[in-house]
Amino acid sequence: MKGLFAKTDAEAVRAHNRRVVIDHLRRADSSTRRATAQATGLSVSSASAIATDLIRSGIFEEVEEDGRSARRGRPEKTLRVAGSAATVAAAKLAVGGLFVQLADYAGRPLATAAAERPVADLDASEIASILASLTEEAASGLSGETPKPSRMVVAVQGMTDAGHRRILWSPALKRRDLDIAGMIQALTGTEVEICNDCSLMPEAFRWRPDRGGLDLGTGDFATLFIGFGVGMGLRLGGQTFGGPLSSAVEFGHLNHRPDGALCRCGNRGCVEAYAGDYAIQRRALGGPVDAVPARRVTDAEMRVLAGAARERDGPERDAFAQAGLAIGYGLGRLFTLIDPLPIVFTGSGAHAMDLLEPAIRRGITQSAVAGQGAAVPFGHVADVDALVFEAGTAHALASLDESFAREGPADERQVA
Amino acid sequence: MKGLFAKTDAEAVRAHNRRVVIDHLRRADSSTRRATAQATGLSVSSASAIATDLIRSGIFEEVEEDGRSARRGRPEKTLRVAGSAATVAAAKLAVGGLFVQLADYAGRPLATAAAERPVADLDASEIASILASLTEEAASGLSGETPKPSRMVVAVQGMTDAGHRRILWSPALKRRDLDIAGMIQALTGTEVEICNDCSLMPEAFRWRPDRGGLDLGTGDFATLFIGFGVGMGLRLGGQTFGGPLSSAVEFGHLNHRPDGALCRCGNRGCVEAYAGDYAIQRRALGGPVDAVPARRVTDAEMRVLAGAARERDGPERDAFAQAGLAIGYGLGRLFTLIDPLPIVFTGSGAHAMDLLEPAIRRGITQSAVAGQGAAVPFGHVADVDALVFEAGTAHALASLDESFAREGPADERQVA
DNA sequence: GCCTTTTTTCCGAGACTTGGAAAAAGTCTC
DNA sequence: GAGACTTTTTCCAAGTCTCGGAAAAAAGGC
Repeated sequence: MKGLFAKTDAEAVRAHNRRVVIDHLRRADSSTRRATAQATGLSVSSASAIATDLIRSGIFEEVEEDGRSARRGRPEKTLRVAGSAATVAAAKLAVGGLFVQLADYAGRPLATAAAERPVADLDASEIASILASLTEEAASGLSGETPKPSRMVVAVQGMTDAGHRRILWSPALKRRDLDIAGMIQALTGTEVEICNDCSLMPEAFRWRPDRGGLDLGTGDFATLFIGFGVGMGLRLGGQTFGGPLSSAVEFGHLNHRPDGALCRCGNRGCVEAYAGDYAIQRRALGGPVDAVPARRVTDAEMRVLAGAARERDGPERDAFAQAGLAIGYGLGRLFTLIDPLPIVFTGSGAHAMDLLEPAIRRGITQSAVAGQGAAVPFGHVADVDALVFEAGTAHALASLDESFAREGPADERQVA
Repeated sequence: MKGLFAKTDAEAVRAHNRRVVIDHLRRADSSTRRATAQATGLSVSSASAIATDLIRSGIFEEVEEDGRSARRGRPEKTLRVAGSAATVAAAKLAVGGLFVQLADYAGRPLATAAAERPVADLDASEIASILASLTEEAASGLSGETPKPSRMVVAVQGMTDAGHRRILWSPALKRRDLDIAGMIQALTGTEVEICNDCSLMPEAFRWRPDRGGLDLGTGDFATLFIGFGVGMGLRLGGQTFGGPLSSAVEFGHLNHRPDGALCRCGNRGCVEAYAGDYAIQRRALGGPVDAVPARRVTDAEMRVLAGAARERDGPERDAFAQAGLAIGYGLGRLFTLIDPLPIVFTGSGAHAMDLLEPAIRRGITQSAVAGQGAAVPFGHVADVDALVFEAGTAHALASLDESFAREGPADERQVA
């Protein structure tokens, strides 16, 4: 993987240093040639040469600063990532429909389009054509100079293949093993990647680690979605973790209690069977732990349950406490295998953190070695949908950055 | 971490390509300039230049092949890693004593020394001086041309700090937070690294992935030690996984059953509290699950229990089945978070795989998503001690390789 | 209007890799 | 046994990076 087995030559050096420069500008938002040199460790000459070349390629742009610095010396030229360099699409396939959001190369949202409709019966080609036409619909309102999207990232619930091209299985769909990426690529020519929505979420923090009430820096952390299901995204060693097979940290189906409550997945005792919306409702209403409701619990219903739990000590409060404990044990187990990490919560569960947090921390204490990680920082992002689109956009942009980094010098490339 | 934030220059290119060449020779055992070029992707010129330079530095050597190839053309010169380039020490601190094994730069064992004695009351300086004198003792029998050990890796049970310099806590010692590495370094000048023994084990497969009845290739895998405790080593993405804090995958203390059997660590329900030697004995003898024996269970006692379990259906067989189930659930949980991996078993438990394996696979089936990983390949290494020394040696050699890779050209370096 | 300051550009030097030519060191054939 | 043939290794000129320092550029300060 890394490159211990691949040689390095001038081309690799070039690509790497371009990558470093692009990455710096993504983080810094705006910079100058000199500041780039300082931040990357490159000499001023090299940083300047790379920046100038990226400008010639249209990847960076020099912008006029309004508030002129009244400082002495030759005024610096402000560099920015050029929004016009490309367009990317972040798509989402969920139970409620299909959604597309376009963004420019600087990451600014450009347009959205939605098809709110049942999706369970769709096949691969139908999904592909809906996503393709949503993309076209969103693009139709844009200025003629906006390029066509050159990358698309589709966030889905469920499992994808190692190559991020197929949906192996999704709770939103009846069919299995759908080659969505291939279909969309054939229709639009865009490069497409299919990702698990929860695994994707850490990408939203790639260049903006100071969110959700935490500054994650460049360190490891996890995102934890709590809602109809429970899903985790993991960032380890600067990389978003993706197992070769499932490409998902299936935290929701991490076993909590052997022979425990029945989960949607068919197994017994999963975290989700205690902490998913349906599990909380099931317990609050005193239903049997063997019943998995077909119907989806609405956010409104969950708000009612949370309200009741906040008001009085009763089955609702107990249900949230059990949910928190299951999550806490799950985190404790994760911390035992990996190491304690900051956690960013999102999803409907993130709106009930006041009910969940004490039980979560208690669960960690009881399950982690020496209770390590019980005091780990918790962050919180309210709007899951926005987070997923941001994550998809960031992921698509990173993929573009990589291909731009590998490009040859600007004067060698022919204009289209 | 990776190096996305570090620039690349000629020096980095040089170091990287030297690294790649050295790594190739470690894996291939013997090679030629041409074969090196082919294996690494470097041009013949570069591979040859690097190899020649490494020979001049004494890191590689050209050896006379006995069985001359009766092939046409200029005969190839066989390259080998030069054993004489350096000496490394692999040490072990265990309940029963302190042990040191020296090996040459080619990884061939040279000598050993042992101090079988109680260690519980030792402090950092005592441990350091014993290890230093054991090293000297082992080295004393060697030819005068053998260099002094330039790297030492100490494998210990328990937790080490992130910098691999201190023992934060070990079941073998009463004292805590001991700066062993610093002490030894002060005494001998050798660079020292302190590692958790279980975390270290995957290193033994670094250049020899075809062991324990499996060919692990360059893929991910885990080693699982089952004995007085239960410990895991994880190789992910070509790197031995080490959490920044504990530097150990604390598989033995992964919670199996909330409020379950009492573990040595004080928590309830750890895998070890079902699968450790003492837990198996406890259950086989019908003892209470709240009793943690102070005395260590001997291998002979375990063999008796295993014999009884093989002979008849009774509490012994049940104890092994429960142990297997706990391990299986643990693996299922690991596979849910990460992905299914091949497992190499070692330790006394590895001698009872016939008793454990069915329950382990059952546990995986019941706890992993869709039972994924229940058919994962199991390997098996009988001699744990040898494995740990090999792992320590490999780790020390890898560290030397890295520093050799970073060295300048041979003609620039002065001779000592 | 000239000096100072700071950023950017320019240029020669240095360190790699590379491809191809030349050399080396054998076997094979007649 | 000499020359042809093969294959590996070495040598060399060219190419492409980065780097450091000098020069240029573009302001403010006095």
